[in-house]
Amino acid sequence: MNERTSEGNPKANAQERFKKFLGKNNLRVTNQRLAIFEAAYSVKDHFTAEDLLTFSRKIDTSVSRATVYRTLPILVESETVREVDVGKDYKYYTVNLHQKTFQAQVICVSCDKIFEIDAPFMEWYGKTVAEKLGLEVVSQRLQVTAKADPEDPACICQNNRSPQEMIGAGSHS
Amino acid sequence: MNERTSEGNPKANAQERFKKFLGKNNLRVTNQRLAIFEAAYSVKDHFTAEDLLTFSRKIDTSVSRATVYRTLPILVESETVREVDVGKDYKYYTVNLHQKTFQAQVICVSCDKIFEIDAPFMEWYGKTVAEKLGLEVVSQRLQVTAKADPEDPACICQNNRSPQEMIGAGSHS
DNA sequence: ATCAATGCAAATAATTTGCAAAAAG
DNA sequence: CTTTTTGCAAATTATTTGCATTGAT
Repeated sequence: MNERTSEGNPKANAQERFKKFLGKNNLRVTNQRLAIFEAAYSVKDHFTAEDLLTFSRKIDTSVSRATVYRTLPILVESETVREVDVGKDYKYYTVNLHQKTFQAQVICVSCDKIFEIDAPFMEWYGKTVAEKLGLEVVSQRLQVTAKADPEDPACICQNNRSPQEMIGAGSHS
Repeated sequence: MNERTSEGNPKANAQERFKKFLGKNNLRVTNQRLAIFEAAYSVKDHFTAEDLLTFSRKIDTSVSRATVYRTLPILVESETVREVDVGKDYKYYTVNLHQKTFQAQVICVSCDKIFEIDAPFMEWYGKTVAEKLGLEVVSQRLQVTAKADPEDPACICQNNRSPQEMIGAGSHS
């Protein structure tokens, strides 16, 4: 699966999607937009608009807060970044690696991290409910706010394991 | 349906819970707080802080916006009102009739209404996921954003049926 | 050249807060 | 009387916007 083209390279792939989106919508490829894209893809985790501003400026000092805010919707619409609203008064974002499976968020109030987990069943569930109401799903989110048991050293806040690994993805009965 | 005790009377029941909570926390029973409680329970549906201000003022003209905002957390903590954050830049609230079952929200972007539906399975699902991560659930939400098929007159936006009725609650195989 | 995109600073809008006056216990 | 609560107006904070200038095509 390793090709010399962007196939199999999530970031290059996303960048292509981003540029294609810009072209298709008569939006211009500017240094700032590229820097912001680059910055987003340099973050491993979830980030805020303010984070993105900081990281973007390390790549291109001219990037302004306004441009970050104006670029974020473009990143979201081009499906290179996903918006993750956990109910705080600011939004989180994370790169979109184009998984097929529906993602749920587990927000740990103890360590303040957000874990993304595959929840394909949820997608089916939401769709079923919507259909019964005669509606069509636009988007859905399952959000679990949780806290660490301070006595439990095996919790995901302490160990450095991936959520997928701990949950045993794919092994739904 | 008119009982003289609070048994079976959700509103009286909630008011008792509210007052008990105030007492327990050395908070005073003021006219404004009672008016705000009363206003919340006069709304059938979801309401915003601003809505609540408007309704409260019909009961007690002296209620101020600040007091509404200061009272809302008390209503939430006393479990007489539930906070429903659908990702807009303001929050919704709804009276808490103390259902045992976990509630999911279906937000219709076409008619701009929020439907609450029983989703007991979801509660189990979230708990299971959290446990596998070594965490303890604090709260969870399943949110389905949906739109009406404009051709479909049978959708819940058009007919006046209850979500529960349309979904056929309880009939999970 | 043309028109979109930028940075800046000011505007928004929901919610929060400081403070002196009013009310509850 | 003592302490909490109130209304008011000003503060806060994430995000948005107007505008003159810069930059992509």
